[in-house]
Amino acid sequence: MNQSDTHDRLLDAAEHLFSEHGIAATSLRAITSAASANLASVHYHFGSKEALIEAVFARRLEPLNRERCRLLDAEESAAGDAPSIEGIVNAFVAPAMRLAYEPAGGGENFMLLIGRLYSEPGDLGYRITEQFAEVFQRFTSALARSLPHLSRTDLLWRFFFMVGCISMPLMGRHIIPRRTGGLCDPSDIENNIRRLVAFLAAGLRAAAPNGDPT
Amino acid sequence: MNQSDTHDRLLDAAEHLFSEHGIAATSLRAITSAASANLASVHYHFGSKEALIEAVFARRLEPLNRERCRLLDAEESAAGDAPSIEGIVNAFVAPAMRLAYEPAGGGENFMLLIGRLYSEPGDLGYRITEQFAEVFQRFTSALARSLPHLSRTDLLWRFFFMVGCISMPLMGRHIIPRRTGGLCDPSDIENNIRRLVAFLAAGLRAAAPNGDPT
DNA sequence: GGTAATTTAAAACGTTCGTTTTAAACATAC
DNA sequence: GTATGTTTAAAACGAACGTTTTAAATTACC
Repeated sequence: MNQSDTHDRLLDAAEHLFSEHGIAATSLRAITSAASANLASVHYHFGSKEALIEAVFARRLEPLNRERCRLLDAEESAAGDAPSIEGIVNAFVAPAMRLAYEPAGGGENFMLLIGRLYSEPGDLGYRITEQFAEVFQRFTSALARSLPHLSRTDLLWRFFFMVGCISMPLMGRHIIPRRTGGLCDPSDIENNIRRLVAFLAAGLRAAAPNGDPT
Repeated sequence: MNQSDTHDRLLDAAEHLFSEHGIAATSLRAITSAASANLASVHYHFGSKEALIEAVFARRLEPLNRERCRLLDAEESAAGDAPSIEGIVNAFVAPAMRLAYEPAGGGENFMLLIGRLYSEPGDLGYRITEQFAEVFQRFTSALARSLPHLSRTDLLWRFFFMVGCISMPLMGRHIIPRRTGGLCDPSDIENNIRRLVAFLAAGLRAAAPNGDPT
């Protein structure tokens, strides 16, 4: 009847501990202890550790990708089906950056966690990234329409480069300020979005490399 | 007296299993079993699992960063202290890409592993990435000389963006071909180097974002 | 051949893990 | 107030973990 206080506290604690120590290295005992809950509550609410992990991701991924599509919709309808590269890139980049650092977002640890997905054992990583398929489809299509000089292969690679770029301000939360003496501040969200958009738009617009022509 | 056949086989097996299943999820028993060695041999040769992990990274990181600096040296002396952006980017990107996919390099699994570093518990990640400090210093300096229109903060961010870009063809070994129906082939090294250089050089050269001026 | 370094074998150490079970306590809704 | 869903408590399960020890066997070097 309660809408499960413990349920959410378990998700929060798991998200935090996963991002801090990695998924495989975080025990259920550490999670339930941090959540001030009983060890058995994990199996009561989720059934297993794996189900808890998937729930941690599902809670944030769906709103994030919905916001990305919403911004892309706005960009496309405002520009009459020919949105600017900057608009597309912003629609992709901004929601992730804001989720990671917006104080009220609650996702401070989540985007760190996304990067760790690729490092976890089993098919778990791939299974979860499947929620990404629709966003992948929509944004690569939008970019293809605005970058007709690129072969499909070149365009897809540049999309992946964009994904890689975003991971730095997201995952470098601890390491980047330390390595730059504080010059680079990953929590300076809006400026970093501008930096990403400027960098990525220029890279996307570059002439096709002289590799294999289409 | 033997130059330790087992020693190297342990490193190979650890590198392979770490990149496949993650570091924390790989047990010493799995490593010694894959290396056809005894469980106690890890402690004989390395002393502990952590020491083995550090040895796995040290074996590949030093030659990789040496090669990067060598290429940057060549680029700088050939261009008379004013190397092209493309030359600098290539010196940074190419050795990592070649190490990851050159058949004789032996590092097929290693670059995957680098990305996982950030996901492992404890200070291990940060401790190992300190071997990166000299490369960081040399390449940011070279870029700063060739991109005087950028503030130090903007330049450092773009360097990090570059690091993030490289991670995609390196870490996406399994996921990228699957998501693109084989269109994008991470093992197509030299073409991907050209793709990265074209994309990154354009991004690096972009006008400074209108955030906080220097 | 003798010496030292390497490798194997097997067993055990204490610890932690995910999971399960059983029981009682608590809250909320009808 | 009874039923339903939630949470706690405590204990135990078998399994796997990193590590250590001891002893024997093997290999290479001088």
